[in-house]
Amino acid sequence: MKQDSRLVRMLHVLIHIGLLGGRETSETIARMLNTNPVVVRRTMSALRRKGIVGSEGGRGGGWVLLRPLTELTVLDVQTALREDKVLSAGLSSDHPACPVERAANAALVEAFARAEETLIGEFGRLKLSIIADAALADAKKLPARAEPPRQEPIR
Amino acid sequence: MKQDSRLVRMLHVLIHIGLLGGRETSETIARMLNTNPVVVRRTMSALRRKGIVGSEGGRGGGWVLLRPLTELTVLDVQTALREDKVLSAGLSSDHPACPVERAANAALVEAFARAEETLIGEFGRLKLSIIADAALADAKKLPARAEPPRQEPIR
DNA sequence: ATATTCCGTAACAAATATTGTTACGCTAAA
DNA sequence: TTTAGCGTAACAATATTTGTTACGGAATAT
Repeated sequence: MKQDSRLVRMLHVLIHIGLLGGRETSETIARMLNTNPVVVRRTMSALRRKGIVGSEGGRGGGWVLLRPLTELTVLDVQTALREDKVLSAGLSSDHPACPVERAANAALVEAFARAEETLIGEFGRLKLSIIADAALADAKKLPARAEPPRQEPIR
Repeated sequence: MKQDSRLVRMLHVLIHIGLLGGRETSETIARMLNTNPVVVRRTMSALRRKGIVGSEGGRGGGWVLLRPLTELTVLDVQTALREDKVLSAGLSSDHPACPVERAANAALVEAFARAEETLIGEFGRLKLSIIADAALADAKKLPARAEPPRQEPIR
C-alpha cells in the first residue's frame, strides 16, 4: 500500500503557516504540497475538528492557525489525523481458538505496544516550534534561496 | 492497504512445527493458516533462504525446522521476511529543497528510529520458545479441546 | 517405468488504503 | 452580480498483501 504521508505534510503546512503568521488558501497550500486544493481541504478538515486550525470561506478566506507552534506537538497533529494507534501489529485470525495463534498475536501486540509508547513519547515532546527552529537553522546554512522553488504565476 | 500478517503467521507455523517436532507439508500448514499451499511456499521460502527452515520435495517431503525454538527469536523471523526496517515514517518529497519539509521529515525519521529501536529490542529478546510456553500454559487453562471456534463467555 | 506426492514459480485476480481529480453547491466580500 | 474561497461526493490511479490457477521438476512407492 502507499505510505501515509498526511502527518508530515500537515507538519509542513502548519509550520509554514506558523512562520508566515497569516492566512493561507487551500490553493497556496496545495502548491506547497504539490497537490491540489481538494486534498488539502480533506486533510486539514481533520485538524479543524480538533481546533488546531480554522477555515473561512468566501473572498479573503483561507486557513489560520488557532494555536501557536509552541503549543502544538506532533502528537496533537497525529491524533487529530487518526484516533487509533500509530503502530499496529499485523495479527492473524485464522483460527481464533488456537492457543499458538493467540500467543503469537499477544506477543506482537505487547511488543508493538512498547514501541508505540516510545513513539508517543517522542511525538508528545516534539513541539512544532522545535521543528520550525531546526528549519530556520537549516535555511540559514544554505544559500539564500531557501524557499521552495516558486512557480511563476501563470494566470 | 492491507495489513502485513506474514510475521505472525510464520510465528504460528514455526511454533507449531517446533512443538510437534516433525515435518509438515505446505498443504497441512495452509490449513493452519486458512489459506492455500502456494501462499505458504511463497512466504516460507524467505525463511529457507535464511536457514530457519528447510524444505524437501517429493513424496514424504515437507518443511522442517533447522533451529530449535530456543534459538530462534522473533527478530530472526522478521528480518528473514524483510531486510529493511519494520517501522517507517511516511515522509514527503514534495519540495526536497524546502527547509521546513526537510525538518519535518527529519523529526519523524528520528522519532520512528527510536520506536524501531524499542521494537527491535523486544523482538530480539523474544524467543519463539517463550511464545510456545505461553501457548501451552494457555491451552492448559482451557478445557481440553483446543481447536473449534469456541468463544469465552463475555461478561 | 509409472504414478503419486511433494515443492518452486510465474502470472493474474481480489481486496484495501492513500492520493489525485472532477464536479457541484454554498458563503462572503468586492 | 461576480468572484474567490471552502465543503463534499464520487470516481480513477496507485501500491501492497493475499488468494488462486496453472505449470514444471523432484523424490519415492509400487
